[in-house]
Amino acid sequence: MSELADRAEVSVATVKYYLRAGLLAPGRRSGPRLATYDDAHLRRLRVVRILREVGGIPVTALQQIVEAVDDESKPEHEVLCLVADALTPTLADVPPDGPARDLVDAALDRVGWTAVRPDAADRVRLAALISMVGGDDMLTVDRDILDYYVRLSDELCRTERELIDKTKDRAGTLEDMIAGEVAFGEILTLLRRMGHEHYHAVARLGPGSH
Amino acid sequence: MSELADRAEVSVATVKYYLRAGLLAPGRRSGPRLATYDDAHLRRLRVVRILREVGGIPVTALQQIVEAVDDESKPEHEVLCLVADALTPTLADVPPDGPARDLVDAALDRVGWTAVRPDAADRVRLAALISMVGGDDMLTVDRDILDYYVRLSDELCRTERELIDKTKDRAGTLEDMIAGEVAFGEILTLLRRMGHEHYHAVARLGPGSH
DNA sequence: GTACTAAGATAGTTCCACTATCCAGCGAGA
DNA sequence: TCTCGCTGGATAGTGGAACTATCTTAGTAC
Repeated sequence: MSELADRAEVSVATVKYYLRAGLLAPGRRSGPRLATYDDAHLRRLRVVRILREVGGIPVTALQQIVEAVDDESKPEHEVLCLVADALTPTLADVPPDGPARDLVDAALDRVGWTAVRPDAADRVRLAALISMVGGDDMLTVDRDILDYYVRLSDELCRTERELIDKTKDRAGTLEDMIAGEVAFGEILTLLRRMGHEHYHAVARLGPGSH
Repeated sequence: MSELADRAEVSVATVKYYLRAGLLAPGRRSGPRLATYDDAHLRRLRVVRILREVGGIPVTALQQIVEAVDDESKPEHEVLCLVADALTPTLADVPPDGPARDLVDAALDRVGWTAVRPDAADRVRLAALISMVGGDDMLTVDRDILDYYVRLSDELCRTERELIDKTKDRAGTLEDMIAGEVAFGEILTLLRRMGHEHYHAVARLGPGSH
């Protein structure tokens, strides 16, 4: 176990905690007081670490996720829907409809994302978020702006689908997709922020010095 | 104060807590036991709420942010750099160099983002993140993939710069930019996740039914 | 045979973001 | 005038989350 912890760069106590929480399957017993852990355990532990430390996903959400991934009887797509919902924190006081919700639904219609569940946590949260920021003289999220982000996301998702390594087993592929969802999402966030830093700097210094 | 709390949809106790934490300036005294709050207070409170509930930004980071925003002597760009660093959580055990860091630096060079500070928290975190996910048979983040995300971010940032409402005062503009950083970042995350849900669904059902 | 370590169980710790209680005082309605 | 409720301010308490420390028992390696 200490070797597993070392290789994933987490403490042994944390591994024990994850075992207890069901995030990690128990090791194969190689004696009454000894267990061995294989590559699948290590990979799982690394994925859990990425989701926790990079994505800040709470342990309770990870429990839902591993439960779905480890349930071999669940179709892959159903697992991914459960995962998407678990990754999305719910925003307090969610009105199920309203103008923001209509705005979201219409935008998804226009881009042709017909397969997104009406009750997907992402969809609900997006509507709640838009109605939250849209007050009075705050930020505006109108049809055109939303369309721009939707189109950009569409292009991004089409490209990302090509990057999935399909040579692995079910759990491996699912874990890659989940870790990729979180990790590449964070990469995009960081790059976007750096882009803002850059363009604000060159605007201040004057376009001439660019 | 209760009117302020109602209009921003937070509890009076929370407003008191934010006042104590320095996230909100005290109201103008209209009597020995009475204070009034204006639109700037309301706007600030709404921004704080968005950063907390949507962005999950910790209160300590918000303290750094409002301190910078309220310091009129600080140049706008310096404020935004401080904000960017405050928005970015530090990843434990950060090696200042290594192959991942070189990968990041080279990618930013290629896109021409020369004005991003070498010690920007985003830059450091991105390198740490890449070295974290890149282990063994995990996700690969190579030059080409990174370039793709950088180019997409570049396009996104160029567009987003057009959307800023410059008719407000300093604090208003800064707050818009900060709230926008967080809110539109989250919008992008949600849309991307929905895009994945959609494309995975149509791939399973077969392209014929699309 | 002795020192070290493993696995497991249980309880404790730390941090965070609020939240509840208390206090003293003013202002408005009966 | 007299309460009643509400104000702002201070202080202490709460609940949840994610570990972390301790203890126990028992193999294992030299």
